[in-house]
Amino acid sequence: MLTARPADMAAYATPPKSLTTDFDFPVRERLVPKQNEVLVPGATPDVAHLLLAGHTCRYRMLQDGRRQITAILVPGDICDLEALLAGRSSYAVSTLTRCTLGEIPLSRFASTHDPVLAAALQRRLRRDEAIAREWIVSLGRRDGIERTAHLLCELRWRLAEVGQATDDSYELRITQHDLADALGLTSVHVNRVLMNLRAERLIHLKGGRLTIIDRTRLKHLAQFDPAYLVQ
Amino acid sequence: MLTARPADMAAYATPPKSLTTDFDFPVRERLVPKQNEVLVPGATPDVAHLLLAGHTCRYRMLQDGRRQITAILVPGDICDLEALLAGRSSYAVSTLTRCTLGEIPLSRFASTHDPVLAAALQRRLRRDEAIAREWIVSLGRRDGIERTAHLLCELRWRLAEVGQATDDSYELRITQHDLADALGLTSVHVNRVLMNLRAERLIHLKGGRLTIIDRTRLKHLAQFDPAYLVQ
DNA sequence: CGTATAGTTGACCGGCCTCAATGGGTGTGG
DNA sequence: CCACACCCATTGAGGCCGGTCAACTATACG
Repeated sequence: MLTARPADMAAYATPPKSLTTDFDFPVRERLVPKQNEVLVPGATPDVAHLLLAGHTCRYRMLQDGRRQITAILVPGDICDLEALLAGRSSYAVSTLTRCTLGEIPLSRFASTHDPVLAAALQRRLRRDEAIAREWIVSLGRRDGIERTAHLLCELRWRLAEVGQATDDSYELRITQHDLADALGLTSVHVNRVLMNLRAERLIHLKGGRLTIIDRTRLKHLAQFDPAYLVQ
Repeated sequence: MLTARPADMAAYATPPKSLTTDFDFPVRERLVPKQNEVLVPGATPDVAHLLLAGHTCRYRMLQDGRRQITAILVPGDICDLEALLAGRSSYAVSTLTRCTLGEIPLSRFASTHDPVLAAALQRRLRRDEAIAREWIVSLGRRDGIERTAHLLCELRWRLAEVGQATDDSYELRITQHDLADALGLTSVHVNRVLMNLRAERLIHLKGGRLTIIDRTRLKHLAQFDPAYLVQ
């Protein structure tokens, strides 16, 4: 788990000075602009990417241009966990905002049989899968409003764990177009949903910062239960 | 990986005599009727369930009765992998058809630090997640027909791996209602989609057996690429 | 052979998509 | 520091996919 770090608006502008993870390797920091490819599927990369600041996503493209984001990653997450464990990846990874990435050579994982490290990686894998299952529930059985509310609750919870959400407010610079590709909607409808959540005085979103006004009602609307996030 | 076993219609009526897995523990076989609970979320079970015959599913219920199936399991799969690895489960497991389950005491996993076993379990975990991600893509960006076609392709591929699909035909006794809960549709619409696929002469489905008439066109329709299933 | 469950079909409705235009905010260059 | 340009957010009108409700038929099982 990440050491809590005070959330500050400058986090996106300047790389964090120190970010301790459950496996603290020396990492080479790299600043990446928004909407930039980090990993292409099928490639065999030689470094894994630890997200230090900003938001990235895993996604898959269909032939006719349709895109589905399968995971949104927050600081502390390993972007290309599958590539790290299996040597290659079935999904692509891209930045959603300006990001600071920490590059970890894959050679550090290949040879070691450290049981503590293995357990930490397995825990991350299980957590990623638990989040994916909840996304399946959202996409299959929650309507646009509930689904969006659920994602906002999930992000608040995950960002709070790494000290990037104070109270019920966090930085969210993801475009509505990208949110749409995560929620299985169109950007037009995401906009209507967000306007709706604003009108209901459930959230406040402006200038790249989201504030949950009424957490109780938002959680109830989304039927959000953070149990799946707790390992 | 499972040793290939000739697919036979009797598999659902009589437990298979031998089914070798990548970890072959002696298991206690149990015959379970269809639509039966195997695992309830939050519980701390003392046995893991290896599916030997039939189909089970992982699912989650919403408060108002909506249900979303997050995984369909075929022979050779471990139904409650999360419970096995984490001690408790965030999802429920239920049978979709009559099933033969092999019960493995959790104590066999808790103490051992067998690296071969750990690698096998991690491979299963990665595969489950890869399938979940593809479901996210289907639910988010494929319409009803494409989504159904994709699931039928996925099941054919997975069943062929364990010798339960000869050519392009396999036993499928899952009800349209349950298929709907997996596909994020209603049973009425699943029926229309299946009628459509039949009318297009892509599949044949009768008496609990599905036959893919035109595999090339079905794969193309679903944009099915089995790469994600290959570990 | 009767009963229950599952599949099939029709009519109508609504959430979300498509197309299109306008407004607003942010970054950049002069 | 301002002006421009581009990207993003917002809003309206109309259409379609899939949902809802309801009835009927077929199949499985005792």
